[in-house]
Amino acid sequence: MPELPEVETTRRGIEPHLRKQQVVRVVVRDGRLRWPVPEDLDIRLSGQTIVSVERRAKYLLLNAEVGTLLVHLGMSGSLRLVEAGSAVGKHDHIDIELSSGHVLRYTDPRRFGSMLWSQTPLEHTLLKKLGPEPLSDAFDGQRLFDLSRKRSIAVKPFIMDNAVVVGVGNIYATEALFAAGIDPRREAGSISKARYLKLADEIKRILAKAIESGGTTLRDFVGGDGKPGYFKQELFVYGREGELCKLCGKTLREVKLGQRASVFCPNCQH
DNA sequence: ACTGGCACCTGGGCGC
DNA sequence: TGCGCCCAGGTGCCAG
Repeated sequence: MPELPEVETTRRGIEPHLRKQQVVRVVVRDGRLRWPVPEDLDIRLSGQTIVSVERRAKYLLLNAEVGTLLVHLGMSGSLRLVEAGSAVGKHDHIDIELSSGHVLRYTDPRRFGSMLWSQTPLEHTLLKKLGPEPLSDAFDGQRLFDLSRKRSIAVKPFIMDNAVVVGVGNIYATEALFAAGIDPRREAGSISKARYLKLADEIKRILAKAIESGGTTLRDFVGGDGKPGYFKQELFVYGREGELCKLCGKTLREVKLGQRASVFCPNCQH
């Protein structure tokens, strides 16, 4: 589920419910995530007040008074607030019980996500080498151009590389390349600066729009008010292999790049 | 230093 | 209905 817009939507949804709340208890029903959930998580976090909830790339940072809970949702994870005593589902692995009586519940069928504890989260091995945030000024077409010189990798996996820019997952990489008119198979090093300027603008525009719309697929992460999300109808190419291009009417094609499905229009993208 | 490939894990959808 | 196969929004790690 989660690409950057979904993670940011989650952050915005849970933050008001967590800020200034004290953690009463942490219940780990299944700690077998990508990395084992720390055994002492309950001891570390209980009694502490959550100061803020930030995001770095696709990590959520739940900042407590002393230390930070790092949460990654992987491919299938979600965080939502439920009432204390809510029925526990098969994949509801972790509960963070709050003084408000609400529970922040972590659900993750595939268990590709992670939950880690750090005193210095931005220095953590997993976060330290990350590239700039896509919506910040530190990311632009000049950076894409500079980093891509002499690179033979296809442009699509290049822009999905977290060292280049974070938060560009398969859906938005696919859509941004379509919007910029660039064939995803092109060698990163063979693309002009002008086209990278356009591509960076499209990445920013599409991510911002998706965040504005509440992500592509997330719904009712807080309470029961189902959010429509970034409607599937807004997608031009992702998931539309064999269908017709919305711009030119030609049939969309799919190739594998970096083991990921990559749909593109052979007529609009070069 | 790069690149491509594999791995982690469960569930849903498809064809037979 | 059931079974086997393929696919899935992420990303760290490995060998070449």
